[in-house]
Amino acid sequence: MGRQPCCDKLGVKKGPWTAEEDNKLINFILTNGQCCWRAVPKLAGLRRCGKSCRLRWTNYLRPDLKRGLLTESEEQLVIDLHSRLGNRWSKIAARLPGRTDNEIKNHWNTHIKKKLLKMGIDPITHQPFHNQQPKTEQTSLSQETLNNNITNNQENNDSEENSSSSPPENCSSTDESVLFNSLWMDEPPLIDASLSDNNSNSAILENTSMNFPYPSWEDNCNWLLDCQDFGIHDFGFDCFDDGGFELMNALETDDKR
DNA sequence: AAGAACACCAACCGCCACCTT
DNA sequence: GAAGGTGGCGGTTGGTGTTCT
Repeated sequence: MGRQPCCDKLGVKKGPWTAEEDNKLINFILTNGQCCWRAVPKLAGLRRCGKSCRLRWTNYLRPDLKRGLLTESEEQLVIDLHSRLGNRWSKIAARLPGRTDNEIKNHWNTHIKKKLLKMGIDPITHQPFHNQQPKTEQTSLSQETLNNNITNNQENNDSEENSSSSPPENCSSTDESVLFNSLWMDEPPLIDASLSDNNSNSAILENTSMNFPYPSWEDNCNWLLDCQDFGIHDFGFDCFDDGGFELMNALETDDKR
């Protein structure tokens, strides 16, 4: 016998989440951790599907999320990664701390795609339109080198990225080769494209006493402050490292001013 | 001022791989 | 081994706000 269905289709609410629902979900997860999404709606007193709860948490409520538009450098990183990984947004998001696959996917579809088209670059192949030919016998040296490097690095670093799901093979510059060498070599999250952007992210840089850049939390800092009432570390919240608590303390201090 | 068109993004849907019974 | 549930992923949709005519 299988299991019970993940959610009772009847009586399950859809559509935008209310602040009250958000609070219930946050409180539940902070109290119990991310355990079994199927059970979350019932235990948290939500008339939502577990899947919906998971999505809401991962895409919007997670405290380690950055908010706001992607920076120039993040955008460039997304383009570079997309040229290698294709539409594997979760893989791309894994290399941009604080960003979700949904967010990157949206940004790609609404901003980057148009930008590339405007520049005369095919957002699927990452090739200039005028360079695209049906199938050329010529493969540039740099292309071969790049592919070899990536293959090697994938073997070393990312065994799940197998060839069957390989992305568009259209990187054509040695610059990209260098970039991707570093990407594949540095498997842990790239901390962080935005930090290397000297111009556009001073707000984040202001927080660099922490280990990684936190989002601007103005929108939800109130409940984050409440987090201190729970034993968060006990629930396995990696995002709440010392830096996180530093930030919360800072926020609290600011709040009292 | 009003309606149309466009832009943005949160949320849903359907599929798949893996796991449990 | 089969059946069915779970979690995760990518594609798509629909609501809302903004800009254009």
